[in-house]
Amino acid sequence: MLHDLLGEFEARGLVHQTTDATTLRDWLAVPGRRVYAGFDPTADSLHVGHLVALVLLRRVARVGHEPVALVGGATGMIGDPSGRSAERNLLSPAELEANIAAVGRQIRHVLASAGDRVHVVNNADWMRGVGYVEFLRDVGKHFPLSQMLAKDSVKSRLEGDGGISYTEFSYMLLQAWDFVHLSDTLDCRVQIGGSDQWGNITAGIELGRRLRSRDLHGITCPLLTKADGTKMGKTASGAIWLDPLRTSPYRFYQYWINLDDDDAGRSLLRLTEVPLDEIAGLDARRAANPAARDTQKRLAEELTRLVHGEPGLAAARQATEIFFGAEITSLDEASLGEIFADVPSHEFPRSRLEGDGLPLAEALKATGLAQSAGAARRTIEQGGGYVNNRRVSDPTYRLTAHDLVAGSTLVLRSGKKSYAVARFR
RNA sequence: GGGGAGUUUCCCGAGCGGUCAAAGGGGUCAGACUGUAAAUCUGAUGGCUUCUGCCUUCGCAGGUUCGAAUCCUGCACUCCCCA
Repeated sequence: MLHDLLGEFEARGLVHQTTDATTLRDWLAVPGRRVYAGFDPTADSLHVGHLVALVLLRRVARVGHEPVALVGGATGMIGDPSGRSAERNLLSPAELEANIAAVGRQIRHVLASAGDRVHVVNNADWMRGVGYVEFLRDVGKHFPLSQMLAKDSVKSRLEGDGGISYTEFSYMLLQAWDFVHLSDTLDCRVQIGGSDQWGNITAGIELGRRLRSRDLHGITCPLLTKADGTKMGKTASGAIWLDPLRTSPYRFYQYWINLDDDDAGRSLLRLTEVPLDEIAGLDARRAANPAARDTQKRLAEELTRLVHGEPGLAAARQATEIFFGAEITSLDEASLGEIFADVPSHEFPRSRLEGDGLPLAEALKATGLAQSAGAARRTIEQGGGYVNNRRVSDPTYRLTAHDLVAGSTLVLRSGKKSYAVARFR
């Protein structure tokens, strides 16, 4: 007997809406079924917001099915109006091409450890040859305008100020055709996506019925939001990306460590493959001893390992130890560079350390840790100035060669967690 | 077209001739507390500085005065009322 995929989704709070649950369950009861989710290549990296869908596909693979990840090379040319209040900017074909390659790599990477039979497809491959007139005849004919206008994604845009272009209005036809095409070629009959995808998914189901008299199914999962109502994976300084060049493993790790208890609990349930009984144990531990933050640690560990691998997790942990640990006394240049990779750095001429040395306040200003020399002085006076994690409370302190930790580098810090690296060459 | 109110430091908002870099609140930054959380409390919050002062700021441009964010004139913009 195959593991009950839908049941698992439900247990983990991943189901928002589904088509008829009984037939859906029956279809999923046979191993080797193909289930798809789409990803728009709007950037050259996925972000935390895409994790739900990625992990859903992993779960699909884990129970013996085959996940199909669709990277929307064609749909990306158009722009999905779902969940958008205004028209998207179109990407150039070259940008799109690069994004598709990068996103495809990420998807394969994340799904790799869940199963061997992973399909990554690009709808540009089957849309390229399709002519406009042909498409209107074969696909467009089956879309009643009344139904198209009734979709939330369209309705909200017509009612709002953003308006909607014919191009974006047509988006659902493409996604609907994708679904039918994947059912033709891969016998893929289930599409999963975020709750904002329901309209697009049902458009595909409808088209499958009209065109092929075929039963297609859909599952949507609730949008993952935080307790304060903001989107998961969004910070004041921007999105948390899966690409280590955009968001370092350390910052990725820290994002999860810093989540509120409730958000962490929910994320553990929805975004990881930690068994349910273990999650129950963590929930109990969290209630009893929230300060230990076992949930956050486990969550950060699981997801950092998933996205950045074992080395990424190790680096994140090492950086965490340094950032929140004791004084830095000696560290080789290489690991220092790695740990502080995403920290701003500034280069000074080596000669600044000679003689009286470089005023700490000036260094704080130069590295961007303080807005002005006056502000830097204030910070130091109030106990927020650190050199190599050692507090310096003398506002006239001057840096000299004695302060270097790794040959030509020293680490500056303002407050609890703002760091900068100063190099002297 | 007529009458009135306003434009202040990141934001809101006091100030109505000197003691004003300008009350108070918000935000931000730092500290304490704590769980790298929330709440709370404390301090700081134009720039430079030889730490003593210097420079710039109160819509814009002029003027009165020993001295103006504060008074006068003109200009720009915003809002309200009447037509």
